[in-house]
Amino acid sequence: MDDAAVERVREVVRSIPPGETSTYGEVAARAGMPGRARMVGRILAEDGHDIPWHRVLRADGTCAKHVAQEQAARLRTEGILLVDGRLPRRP
DNA sequence: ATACTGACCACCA
DNA sequence: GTGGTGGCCAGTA
Repeated sequence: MDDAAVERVREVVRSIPPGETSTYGEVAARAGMPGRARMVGRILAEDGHDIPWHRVLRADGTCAKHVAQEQAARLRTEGILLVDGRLPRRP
């Protein structure tokens, strides 16, 4: 895969402000690869770096299964409260 | 090369 | 609300 693309994805994730969230598809689009949401997921999985990966949720507002607990905890730290395992509606 | 899998998504029934 | 289908791309066997 393209390292530059990976860097762009990391940059996009880093640019998500505290207290805000985004989605895999959104990150992919902002990184210049619309429709590559899966790639974003794989990158975050591989990363484990100093990027706020916990601010990235699924399109339906739920957390990825493997990290749901950790993610919910981190989000709670930033003032984001998940209701029944999902992010409340945001118009 | 094929086949399966996965931090995904949109669409339709 | 749920569940199936097709598309997506990269890694692994």
